[in-house]
Amino acid sequence: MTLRLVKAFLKPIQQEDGLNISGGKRGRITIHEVAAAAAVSISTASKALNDTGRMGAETRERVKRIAGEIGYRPNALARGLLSKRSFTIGLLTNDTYGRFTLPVMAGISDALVDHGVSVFLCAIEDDPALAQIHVDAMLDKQVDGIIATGKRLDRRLPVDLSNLHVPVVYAFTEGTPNSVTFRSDDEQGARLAVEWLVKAGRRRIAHITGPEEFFSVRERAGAYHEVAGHREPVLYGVWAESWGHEAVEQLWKRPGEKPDALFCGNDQIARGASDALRERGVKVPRDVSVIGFDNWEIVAAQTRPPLTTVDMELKELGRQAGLTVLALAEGRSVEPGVRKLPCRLIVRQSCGGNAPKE
Amino acid sequence: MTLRLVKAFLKPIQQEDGLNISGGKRGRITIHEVAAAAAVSISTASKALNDTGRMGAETRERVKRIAGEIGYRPNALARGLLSKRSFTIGLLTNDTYGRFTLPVMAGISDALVDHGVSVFLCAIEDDPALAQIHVDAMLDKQVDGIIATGKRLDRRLPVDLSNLHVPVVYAFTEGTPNSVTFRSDDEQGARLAVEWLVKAGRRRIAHITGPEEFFSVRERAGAYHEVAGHREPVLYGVWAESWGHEAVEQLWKRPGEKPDALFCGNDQIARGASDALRERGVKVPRDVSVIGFDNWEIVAAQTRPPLTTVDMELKELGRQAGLTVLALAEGRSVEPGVRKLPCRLIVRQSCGGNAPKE
DNA sequence: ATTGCATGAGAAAACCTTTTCTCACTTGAC
DNA sequence: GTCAAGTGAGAAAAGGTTTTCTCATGCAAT
Repeated sequence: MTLRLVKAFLKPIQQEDGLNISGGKRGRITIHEVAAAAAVSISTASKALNDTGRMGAETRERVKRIAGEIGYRPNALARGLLSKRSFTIGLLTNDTYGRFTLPVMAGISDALVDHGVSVFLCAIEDDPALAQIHVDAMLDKQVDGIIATGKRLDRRLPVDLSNLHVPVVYAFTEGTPNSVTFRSDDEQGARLAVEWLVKAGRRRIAHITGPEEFFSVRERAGAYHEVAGHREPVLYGVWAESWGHEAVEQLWKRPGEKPDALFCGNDQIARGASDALRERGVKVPRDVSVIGFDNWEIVAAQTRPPLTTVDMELKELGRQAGLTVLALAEGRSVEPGVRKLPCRLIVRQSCGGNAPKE
Repeated sequence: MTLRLVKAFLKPIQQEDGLNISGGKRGRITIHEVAAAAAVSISTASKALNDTGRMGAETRERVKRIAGEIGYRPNALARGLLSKRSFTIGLLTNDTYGRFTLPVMAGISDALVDHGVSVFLCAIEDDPALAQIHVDAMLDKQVDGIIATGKRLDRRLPVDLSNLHVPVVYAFTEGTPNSVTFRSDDEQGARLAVEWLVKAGRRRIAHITGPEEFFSVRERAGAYHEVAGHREPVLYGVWAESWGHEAVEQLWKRPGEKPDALFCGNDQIARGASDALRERGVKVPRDVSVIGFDNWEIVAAQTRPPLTTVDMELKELGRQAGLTVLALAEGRSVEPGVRKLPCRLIVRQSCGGNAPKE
């Protein structure tokens, strides 16, 4: 009794006590206001606005006009409650830097904004508990679907998404057996790079790359071997500039002929390698061509000379993942399986002349 | 008539025609199921789960236990419809790279996940129409508030957020007159850097920075002058490595004594400068100390030697922005105005000995 | 004049929760 | 034995929308 009084007493105080600049939600216009203003029932108003039901053309137009005039916008919560579609999806990622996530996110958003879909971004940093909290929060909010993305093709997110009652699509991360997964075609990308070097007349192409336990490293190395043969060993290391630097030292300290091209596992390695070559007085691209992987602008474009590199088209990947999860949410069926998206070669100056695009 | 028939006929077909792997939403457990399973009314079930109302302790426990067992999770849409709180906020940004947005986002998410709040991320690339679409979509979804963030303190987002009926907080972008804005204290950050150099015994400190029309550039330059005096001119340029490189050329080509320290406007410039120094045979930090700004790991940590730099604590900034928008959404009042958050100096190896933290 | 049937529009249910109100029952005090 | 107060629990309304069902009207055909 006393408690209730206090509570009731407190509320107006709270709202009074400061210049509340929130604006509050009072006065949001509902379909009731539209109906009243147009002198029709809410059913008629709803039908008019949604172009459903039967009614005179004049009535429909009038309702629409009035709704526009008073600035009516339907409440998506109420709508979603009924339709069981929230026009909301969740993007789950463990890529803290955003190196991979941001382009994917941009693609998803780009593809779905026209459909009125908004995206929850949840960054979980390999923390299973945090991931579960985010997933639960998204499910509570009735997301229409979830896209899981990561920074590595051969790793799972630290949370099980396999038995959710909403569709899940995987992008640039390993999915569960019967899921839809989008990934870049690293083999094709590597082939693109090495063939480019071969076509430019390079014969002693070395491959400096990341840790061998990465699936994409092995895939790229495989394609490299197929195209370039086995004349040069693959140098496995870490994903850092310093490794690119060091690898060049190793290669140039070896007796015998030096490589005339370097295909690097990512742009950072390529940048380190380019720096090392410059310090040795080896000219890029005159003496040695360099190709990177990732097209990470901030690295690739700032390298001297700017780096020719393989772009994984992550934005397109995001776009397709977005459309797919939407299709599933709408009940359309989608063939499960892994979809490889082609990479594209971005030609800058580290390989010499802008050789003709075939 | 025919139309309706076709429609009704089509639906089952669509659901049939492929292995629908979406899982669908059928069978989502509601409070009705809980009430039925516990043999109580839904009112009692609701009160039991929310620890409100009056009932026997045994009943309350039983309902809770059963709810847990059958995996009940309340529908946030229904809840939000009633409470007028969606536990959702929107983050609007025009920072495509994510250089600034991602840390801010991480901070927001970090601060709000405990409160059950999820975040819509909307990347608008200085496109007013796109921005409006995203804002409308968020408002339709009844976000509890919006945080606007950008890549520059003295620029507005290309959309007017001043008369929304939800609270708006600005972070790292210019806000409207009576709003709450969070920004880094660039003056203090610059002071931190220059004082550090002075304390290390440097006397000829040059400042290589970005375009003078940036507010933060002027602010940092002001602090630089206050601490270092006017012995050296400020070199304004662009935010690129190449400019750092070129600026060093300019400085070292000048007759007379060379600087013994460089305070750079961002890490990219600092990196370019460091490279130029190394190429000239000038040793960092022995001959010249270098300090950057931003603490962009990918740049700062990969510079040789790793860069001492000023961190704007964007994650903390995001955290505070998140808590603030939440407070406003809850009707608590917040003093409008600009809040400057202190920067922090990240000491790496480009300034010599890890001088004692005072 | 009655039937049949379009037509236009409203009433009501449904979606899932929360909250307020009401009711039946028990208990203790007079 | 009556009354007041307290206790446990359910009924119902509310939130904003969509959809189905129903109803009244008018008109043409019988």
